Amino acid sequence: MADQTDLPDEVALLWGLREAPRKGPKPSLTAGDITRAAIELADAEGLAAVSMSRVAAQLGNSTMALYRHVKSKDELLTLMLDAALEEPPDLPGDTDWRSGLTLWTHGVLAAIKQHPWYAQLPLGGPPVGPQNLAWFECALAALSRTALEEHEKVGVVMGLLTYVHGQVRLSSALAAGYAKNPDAFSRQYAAVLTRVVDPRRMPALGKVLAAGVFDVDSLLEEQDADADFDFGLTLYLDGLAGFLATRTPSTVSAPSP
Amino acid sequence: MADQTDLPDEVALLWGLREAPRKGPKPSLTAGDITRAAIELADAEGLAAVSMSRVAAQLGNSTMALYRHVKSKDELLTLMLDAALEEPPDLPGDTDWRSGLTLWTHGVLAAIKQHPWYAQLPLGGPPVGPQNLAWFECALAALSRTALEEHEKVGVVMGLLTYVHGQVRLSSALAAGYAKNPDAFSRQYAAVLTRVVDPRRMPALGKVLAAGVFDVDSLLEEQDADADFDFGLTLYLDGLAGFLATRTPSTVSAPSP
DNA sequence: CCCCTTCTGCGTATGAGATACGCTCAAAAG
DNA sequence: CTTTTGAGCGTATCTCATACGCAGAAGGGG
Repeated sequence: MADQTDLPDEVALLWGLREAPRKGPKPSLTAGDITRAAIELADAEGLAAVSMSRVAAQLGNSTMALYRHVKSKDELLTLMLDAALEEPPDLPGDTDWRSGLTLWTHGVLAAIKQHPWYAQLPLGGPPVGPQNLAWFECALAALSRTALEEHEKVGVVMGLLTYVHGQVRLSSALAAGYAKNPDAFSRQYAAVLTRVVDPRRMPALGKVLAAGVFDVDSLLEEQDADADFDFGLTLYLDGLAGFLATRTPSTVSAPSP
Repeated sequence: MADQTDLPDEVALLWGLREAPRKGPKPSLTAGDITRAAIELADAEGLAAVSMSRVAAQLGNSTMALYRHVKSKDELLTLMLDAALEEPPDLPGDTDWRSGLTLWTHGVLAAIKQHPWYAQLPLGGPPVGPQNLAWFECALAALSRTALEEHEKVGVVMGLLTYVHGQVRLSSALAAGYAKNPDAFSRQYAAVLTRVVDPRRMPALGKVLAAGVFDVDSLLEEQDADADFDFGLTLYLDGLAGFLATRTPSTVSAPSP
C-alpha cells in the first residue's frame, strides 16, 4: 500500500509507483489486470455493465479480491480513464500550431470513439495519469511556439477537450436513444417537435424544423456528425488564429512595444 | 395515462398534456410537485441525494407513490432538466447575433450555476422540453439574421451549449474534489505534477507548471474561471464572425455573386 | 341512491450493487 | 521453524430502483 514517494495513493497507482511487497503470497492480480478487464467489459457491454462483481467474474476472482488492488470503484474508473488512452500522436517539432491541434483533436476523437463509455465519465479536472498527461503535453507542445500565455494555452486545450467530449456525448446519447427504441425515436424529434412547436411563437425553431435538420436520418448520419464536428473545430481554431494575429501582428512571441 | 395527442409519454409529460382523469381519487401529487421536490433536493444535497425514497420523503409520501406520476427515475431526471431552467432572456428583435449569443451563453451559464448538478446529467440529444426549447429558440433567433444554414445554426448553438456544460462540469469537479479533501487536493496538482512530470520529456507541461497555472489557488479562483470562460467564448464567436464575413462579405443573407 | 369502474396511495418483495470486516492460509524474512 | 505480512474471499449490511398487487376513494350510469 505504501509508495516510495509521498504521492497520494491514487496518483501512485496511476503511475505504478507502489513498492513491491516483500512478504506474503504473490498477488495473482494487479491493478492493471483489473483495469484492463473493466475496459473490456465497458467496451463490450457499456459502462453500466461495469460492476465490481462483473469485473471480478471476468477475471475469475471473487468480488472482494478486487479491493486489495483498488480502493473503490471510483478509483477503478479513474484508472480506466487513463489506461484506455493510447499513445498520443507524435508531432514533429516544427508542426505549426493549427495542424498540430487539428491532428490532436481528431486523435482525441478517434481515441474516445473506440471507447464510447469514455465521454460518459466526467472529466475530473486537469489530468494526472501518465497517458492523459502525455496527451496534454502533446497539445501544449503544439502551442509552444505561439504567443499565448501559459494559462491561455491550458484554457485552449481544455476547451478543445471539453468540445470533443461534448460532441461525443451528444452523438452517443443520440445513438443510444435510437438503439433503445427506434420507433419512438424516429417520432421523437422532427415529428414530435413539429407538433409541439408553434411556429408563430418560435419562428427560428420552425425554420430549423422545416429545413429537416432534426430528421432522424440526418441526426444519425455519421458523415454529417463528422462535418459538424469539423465545422465547430474550425470555428474555434479560426478564433484562436485571429487572437494570435492581434497579439503578434508579425513575429512570434514578441512583447508588445 | 393517455394523452390527448399521440405524443410519446415523456413528451406529453414535459408539456403537461396529459388529459385529466375523470374518475378515481384526486391525485394528491403531480409530476410537477415531484420534479420540484427533486430539484430542491439536488440543489441542497447534490444529485447523489436524489433517490426516489428521498424525494418521496420530502413530499411526505411513500416511495412507490411517485411511480404513479413518473415512469422511472430517468424520466424524473429528464423532467428536472427542463423544470430547472428559468425563462430565457428576452432579446430585442434587432439584437446583433454576437451580443445576442454572448448574452445567451452567459444566461445558460448563470442558469446552470444555480443548479450545479445540471451539468452532471448528460445532454440527451436535442431538446424536447418546453423550457429547453425556449432557450434553443432564443439562441436560434439570435442567429436568424445571419447567413448560416439552418443546420449550421444548430451546430453553433449545440457547440455553445456543450461548451458551457463542459466548463461547468470541469469547475464543479474541481470544487468537489477540493471540498472532499482539501489537503490531498492542494497537493494533487501543482505539487504532485511537479514530482511526476519530467520536464525533459514534457517541456511544455513543465513550463505550464512553472508558471503556476495549476496552483490550487488559481484553479479555484472564481474570477479566473470566469475569465477563462469568456476567453474561450470569445475565441469561438470570433471564429464564427470570421466565417460569416467570408460567406457574406458585405450584406446579410446575400447569395454569392 | 347504489354499485361498478377506474385510479390513487402504498406495503411488500426482489434483486442489484458497493463495500466494511474479519478469517484463513501462503510465502518470505529471520 | 516461527513470525509477520498481506492475498483471496465469504459473509453481512445498506442503499436503491422497481415489479406487483391490494384497498379504498370518487365519479358515472342505472
